[in-house]
Amino acid sequence: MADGRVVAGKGQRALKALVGARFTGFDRRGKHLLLTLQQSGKPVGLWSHLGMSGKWLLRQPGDEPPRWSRVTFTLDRGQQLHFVDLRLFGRMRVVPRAAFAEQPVLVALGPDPLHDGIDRATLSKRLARSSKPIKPLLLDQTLLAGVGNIQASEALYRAAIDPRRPARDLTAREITRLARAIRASIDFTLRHLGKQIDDSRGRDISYVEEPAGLNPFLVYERAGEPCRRCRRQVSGAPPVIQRLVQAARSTYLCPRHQR
DNA sequence: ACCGCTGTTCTCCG
DNA sequence: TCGGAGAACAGCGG
Repeated sequence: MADGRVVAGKGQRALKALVGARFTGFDRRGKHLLLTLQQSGKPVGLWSHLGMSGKWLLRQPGDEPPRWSRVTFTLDRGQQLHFVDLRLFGRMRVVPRAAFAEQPVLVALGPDPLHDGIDRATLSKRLARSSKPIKPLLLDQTLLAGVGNIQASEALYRAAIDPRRPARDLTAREITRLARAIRASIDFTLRHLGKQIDDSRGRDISYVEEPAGLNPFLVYERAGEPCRRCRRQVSGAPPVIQRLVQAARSTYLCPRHQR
């Protein structure tokens, strides 16, 4: 988290209330960021969601503001903390700190794979109750918090499960594989993007900016490329990654090894 | 220039 | 109830 006091907030009226506040806490549940500031000794909550195109960027004194900056916090050392969001699906709300626990959206979140781990027994019960295809179901934030369109495809690829399978048809063995694959995929993503962000920008990773033109994923946006796993394990021409649409979202899969 | 696509989520129908 | 479509928005690439 940026270490500094807010001396100005621009972009939203409620943020004026944060002038003089100091960032003191940072938490995450799924895709929700829960920031805490201290304002005259009282905690204030700042609830943020990145939507599709949102990101937080820290800029040094004198830097140009990034394109699509929607909210700017000026910190006491002249740094600018920007909430950047091209498509405006992101959200930022000032709420009483204690009210985080009462927000229906937050209360309804399923377990966060990183924060809470994945309870396979609970997951099995939920999956057994649904005839939905497993992939769109994984996007349901009340099932697991934080799994989005990329991780859903990646995890099913790793677990060798066809994204079109009805959730209730998954075996216990497959659910175990899936739970591990979700963790593995998230860990992989953090290692890769985190490392590249770190390497390309130095130590300070209190802002998140992905290097452009970089795709660390196994299947996401790789339609037409050979399946890397089958290429290693199967002789002959490897199958090609396919793209399909489920619930209006792209899914990527290997038609051979995902069953 | 048009069309389809994009890392999300909410609401409205049938 | 559930699932799918459409909406919110703005850009990019073929």
